[in-house]
Amino acid sequence: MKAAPVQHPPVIKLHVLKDACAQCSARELCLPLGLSDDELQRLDEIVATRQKLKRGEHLYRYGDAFSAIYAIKVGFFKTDVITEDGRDHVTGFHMNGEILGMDGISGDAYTCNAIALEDSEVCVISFSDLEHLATLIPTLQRHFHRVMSREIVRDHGIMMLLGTLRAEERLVAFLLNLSQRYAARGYSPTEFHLRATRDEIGSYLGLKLETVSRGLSQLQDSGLIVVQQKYIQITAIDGLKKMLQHTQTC
Amino acid sequence: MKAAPVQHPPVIKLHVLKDACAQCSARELCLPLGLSDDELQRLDEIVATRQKLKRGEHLYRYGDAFSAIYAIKVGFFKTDVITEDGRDHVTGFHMNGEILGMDGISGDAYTCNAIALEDSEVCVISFSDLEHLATLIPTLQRHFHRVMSREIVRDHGIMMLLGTLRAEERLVAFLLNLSQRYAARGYSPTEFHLRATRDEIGSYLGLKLETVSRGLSQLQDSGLIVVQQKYIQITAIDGLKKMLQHTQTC
DNA sequence: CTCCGGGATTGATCTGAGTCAACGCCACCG
DNA sequence: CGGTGGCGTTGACTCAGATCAATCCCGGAG
Repeated sequence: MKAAPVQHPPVIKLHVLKDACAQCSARELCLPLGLSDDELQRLDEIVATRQKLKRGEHLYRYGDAFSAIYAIKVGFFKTDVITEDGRDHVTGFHMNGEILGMDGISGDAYTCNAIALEDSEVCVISFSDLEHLATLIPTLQRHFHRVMSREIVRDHGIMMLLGTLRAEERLVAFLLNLSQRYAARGYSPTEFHLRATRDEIGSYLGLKLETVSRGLSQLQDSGLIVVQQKYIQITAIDGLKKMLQHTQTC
Repeated sequence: MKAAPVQHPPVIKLHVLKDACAQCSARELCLPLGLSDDELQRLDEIVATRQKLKRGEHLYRYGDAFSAIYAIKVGFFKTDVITEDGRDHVTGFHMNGEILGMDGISGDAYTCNAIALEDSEVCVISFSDLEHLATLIPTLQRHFHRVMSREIVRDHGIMMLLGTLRAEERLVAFLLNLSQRYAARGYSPTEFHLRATRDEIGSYLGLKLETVSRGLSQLQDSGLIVVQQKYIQITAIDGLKKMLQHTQTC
């Protein structure tokens, strides 16, 4: 046999195999949760492709035809909605193991934009395939419903935050939420980099960027956190939690 | 044959039969949407019971074990969440044809309270039965997913409202939303009774009750609506819509 | 290395909505 | 029929957060 010139060595193929759900670090947070090895493999088969995005790129846009949901493998995303009169509002920040795109199911088109805030990679899950597989694997069906329900509960929490908390409390709730999600992923709950700008955080929390900046500075002055631009260190997590509990004995 | 004394004439039984989904006025807005007659009947079978609630009664409470979702047959509900420190926040108002309780799926317990704001009746749908039936009727599965997704989209809309609109704009958005939902049910889109108090509306919109009251008065002074306590008449629906569009040419 | 630009911080001032308070309306009950 | 209590309206005042503006910081390009 003549040695045929091969430009892309099999290393790449190996890499593709490693992408499988079974090897994914986000497995325990993502759709595969609770599936048997066998079921896991069947789920893996419908994950048509994995997609890499550079920081700043759109995963999908408002109005795009809906056909898939996305599981974040690595990276960090924001979702936002834009009103007719141009104002936009960040509806969420999303990290690995979380599912994006469920807003598109109801109207066969996405209703918000999903934008990578750092270089990211997602698993593209054909929604009709997923629905079909869900009829065959009750565990998967159940878990998918839980994931959607969790999104509803999350949104209620944000509505509560936007409707009843004051500026600094919103910031505290935001930081604690990030902290907890980082912890669930095995990262430090007390030390992390914000991927979002002050403006994006403000939009998410219903505040102006200056208010976000001031709030962080105040928390720092109170000795609860250390802020250096996007770097955050929580030095008194209990202090933060207290701020959300008896926010005024009355 | 002797005439046996019958205390409850068959009229009552007939009434029970009339409760079936096929006869329900909310059919086109509710879970049955898109089902064939045959499928509809199978759905009907899993609707274990229908439940009547007096004004003010809880359909479920935060923390109650989750086992069913509820379709509103007639009536009007609010859902609210309560924080550890006692503050509560109304997360939604719900009318016939809408589904309550999906927040309970993720953690096997409801995460909010659902309270009837007028005498109401709901269909109790066992969730495990529904999931089972959904594996057999793809149309039903699909539709249920749409319903959950719609809830997510709705919540995003409220987050946008709470995060970016000013007080009067929030009120306008609220009124237009009600108007549209009444229209979809064949009621007048321009004339209706608010079932909620100013306080409940305020909680929903992230405003104080005084601000709600003032806002409604102002809209009345501008000639856009007529307010008499809970009675609302929209006299210039286009005017209201304009207020949400170019909210300031800048 | 310096320059450049986007983001972040901080200060001064303004304002929309919250707070406090008085009063009105209406339904329900004795 | 009048009292009572819950809900709604309206006014006066306050304040949290928005707005406007100056400056700073840092990373990337040349």
